[in-house]
Amino acid sequence: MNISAVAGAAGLPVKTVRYYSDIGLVPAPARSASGYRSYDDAAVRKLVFVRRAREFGFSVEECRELLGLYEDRYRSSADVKRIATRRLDEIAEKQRELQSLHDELAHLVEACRGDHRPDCPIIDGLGARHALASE
Amino acid sequence: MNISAVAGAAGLPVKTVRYYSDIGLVPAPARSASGYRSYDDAAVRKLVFVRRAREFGFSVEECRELLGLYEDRYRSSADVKRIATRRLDEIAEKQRELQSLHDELAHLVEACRGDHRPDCPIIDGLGARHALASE
DNA sequence: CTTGACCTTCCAGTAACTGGAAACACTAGA
DNA sequence: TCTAGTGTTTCCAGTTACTGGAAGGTCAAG
Repeated sequence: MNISAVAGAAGLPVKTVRYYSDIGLVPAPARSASGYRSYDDAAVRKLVFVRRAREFGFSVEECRELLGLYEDRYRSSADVKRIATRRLDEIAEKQRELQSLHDELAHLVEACRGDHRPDCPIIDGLGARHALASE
Repeated sequence: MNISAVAGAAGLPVKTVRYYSDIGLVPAPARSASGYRSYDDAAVRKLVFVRRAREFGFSVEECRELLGLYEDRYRSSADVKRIATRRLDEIAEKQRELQSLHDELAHLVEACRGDHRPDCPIIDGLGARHALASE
């Protein structure tokens, strides 16, 4: 399979597939006589795996780690669970942050009349918390 | 005020203050005879404003826009509200994404025994969804 | 043989900083 | 006054995970 075929099969842009090979996230593919990259089905499976893991927010380095576990027939499921749980905690933390952000900003937006006049609680609220009170 | 004083007052790293001046997000400060940057209170207020806006997730370019509105005594509050509401929508969207991510990953983690055996629904779930079966 | 799609490498740019090197400036103490 | 130590300057490079584009080689169809 040429690179565009494998990219299509894996649901990734051609550039990204090339990039993943370049950084050694997936093994360097064989080359045709004229230098074209030649991928096999195993490469497609790994690329799909990586795409999915990336969609889940795992970093490329975590993907590398997961891919190692994916390849290892003898790894324990505990190893995988540890990484996934860590990621789950990060997601939960991010959710909490977003929530307080949302609440605070929504509060400011609601307080703003949104008319032609210059008074604006949003601007005031962004600046005032620490040093702006006196302008 | 030298750069470290203003950075301390604004709650930003020195490097970041220099960076914000370099990209023209805040005006280029006056220089001492020996070339040291010399900031005033107005600069501190603007830097605090930017820091807060960044904490709210506004991009640097949005900060530039907000700072323009912040500086403009005659802008309407509607202008500000428009930007803030857009950001609020983005936050809400990000929250929805994170939620489905969380649910899906939590489901996989719960299904995993996390023991010494190699069977792992997380690994299987990451690889299987799209292309391994029939896509 | 030519056209057009596909492939190659390499360089640069994105966002928003951050780290580090080399050199100059300032301040306090001996 | 010299010196040590810290602060500041500029500039370059690296970060993350790609993405866009240029210049040029390859392949299949007509």
